[in-house]
Amino acid sequence: MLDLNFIRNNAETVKKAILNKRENGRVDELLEVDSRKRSLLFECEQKRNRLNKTSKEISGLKKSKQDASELISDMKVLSQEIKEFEQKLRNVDHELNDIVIRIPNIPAEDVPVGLDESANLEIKKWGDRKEFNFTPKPHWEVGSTLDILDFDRGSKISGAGFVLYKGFGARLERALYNFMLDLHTTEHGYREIFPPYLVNRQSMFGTGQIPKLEDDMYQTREEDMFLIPTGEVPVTNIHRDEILSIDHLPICYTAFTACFRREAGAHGKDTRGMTRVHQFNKVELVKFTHPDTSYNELEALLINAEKVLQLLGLEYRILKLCTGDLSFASTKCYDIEVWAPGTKSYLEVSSCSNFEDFQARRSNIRFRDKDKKVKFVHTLNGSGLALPRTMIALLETYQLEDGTVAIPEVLQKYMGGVQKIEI
RNA sequence: GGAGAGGUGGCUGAGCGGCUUAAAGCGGUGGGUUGCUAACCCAUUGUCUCGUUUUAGGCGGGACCCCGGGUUCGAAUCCCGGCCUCUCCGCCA
Repeated sequence: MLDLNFIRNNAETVKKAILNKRENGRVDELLEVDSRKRSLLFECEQKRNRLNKTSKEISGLKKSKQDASELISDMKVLSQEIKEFEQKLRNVDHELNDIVIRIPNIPAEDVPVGLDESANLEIKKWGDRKEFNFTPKPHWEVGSTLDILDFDRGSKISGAGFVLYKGFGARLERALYNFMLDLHTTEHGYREIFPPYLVNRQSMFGTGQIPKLEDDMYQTREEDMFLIPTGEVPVTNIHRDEILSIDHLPICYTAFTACFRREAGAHGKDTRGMTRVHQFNKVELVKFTHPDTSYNELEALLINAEKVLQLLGLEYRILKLCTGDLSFASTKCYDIEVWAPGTKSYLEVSSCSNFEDFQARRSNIRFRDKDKKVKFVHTLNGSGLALPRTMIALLETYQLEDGTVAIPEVLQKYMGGVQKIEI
C-alpha cells in the first residue's frame, strides 16, 4: 500500500497511476475520509488529554482523602463521550483503510505507458531459433508418447488442469528444480528456504494478494488459510513485522514451492497441455533491499533468472511490461518468455518485479538506516523459474524426430547420467 | 482433541488497578579513564500518529506491555473472546 501522506500530497500522480494501470481507486473519497478522520482524531485526543489529566487529579485528591465525587461524575460523562468518538473513529478508520489498501502501486518513471500487453517493450532476445527437419510436436504429444506426462489420469485424480508426471517426467521435474536451486544458492548467493504452502490471511494481505485476488486462491474452510499461489507469499512474509539490520541487506532468498491457482477468470484459456494448470512447481527468488539499491537489484535478479534458460540452451525474450500490464503491487516488471517450438509460442516463465516499499508497508518490514531512522525496505521477486513451462520448452526444443527427447548437458548429472528420454 | 503454564522494549526479566513517564540487567550509541585490549565510570537509548513550527530539529498532545472487545474517573494489571508458544496426555505420517 502507498503512504497515506504521499497520497495526500500527490493525489494527481496517484490518480494518473491508477488510470495507467487500468485499476480502480477512490482517491478523492480517500482524501475526504482522511480529513474527516483527522478532525475526529484531533477532537478525540483533546478529550482524552483532559480525561488523563483529571484522572491524575482524582488520584491526588483520593490520596489526600479529599472528595472527588464531582470530578468523577464529570469524567463519567467525558469517558462515555470518548467511547462514542472512538467508535466513530474506528468506523472512519476502517473506511479509510478499506480504500487505501485497494490503491495500486505507482509505475516507475521508465515504464512505458500502455493499455495492455501489446504495449509491452521487447528489450532483449537470446538464443537462436532452433531448426527442425520435421514438424516439432506440442509437449502433450511428446509427453504422452514417452509416457512421462499423463493428463487423463491427472484429471481423473483431481480434475481438469492437474498433471501427473511419471518416470523420467517426474525425474526431469526434480532434476530441473534441483539444478535451479543449486545454481541460485552456489553461483548467485541466495539462501535456500523451504516454506509452508499454507498461509494465513495476514500473509496474503502482506504481499498484496488480498483483497484483490482472493477469489483466485484455494482457501481452507475451517482455518481461514490459503494455499500459496506463489512462493513469494511465504518467503516475503518471513520478515513481516521485523526491523532488519542494515548490515544484513540485501537479503536474498530462493525457495522451491508448489503453487496453487484456481485460474478462476481463465476458463477456456490454454486448456491443452500444461501451460496453465492449478498446481505447479516454481523456484522463486526474493530480495529485501535498501531503497537506494532496489532497481540495481532488480537488474541483477533478472540476470540470475535468465541464467537458467541460458544454461539450458533455451531461446527466450525479455519484455518490459507497460503500465497496463503491470500487477497491482509492482512498480516495474520484466517478463521472461521462453520459446516453445511445438506450440509455437512464447511462454512466460518469470516475472521479475520491484515493489519498492508497497509490500513492505503492508507487511511492516523495516530496517534501521545509517541515520538511525527506521524505514521500509524494498521487496523484489521473480521466478527462477516456473517449472511446467520450462519443461514444455525443454520437451519441445529437445525432441527428436523419433519421439525421444535429449537431455541438456547441465541436467544430465541430475538425471543419473541419462542423456535421452526414450520410450 | 483433553489438561495445565505463559505471551512485557533489540534481548533477559520485574510489575498484577492510580507511587510506571514500564524497574533492573544485558546489548547499542556518545563521552571519560587507560601504553593497547579488557574492565570500570558518566550520559543516552523504542515505535506509530496528530498538532505546531521548521534549515536540521524542536515543542505540545495521543496511542502502543500478543490481537479484539468490555468493566472503571483511571487498565500492562480485572473480565470475555481469539491467536500464538511451551509442558503433559491422547491420536497420527
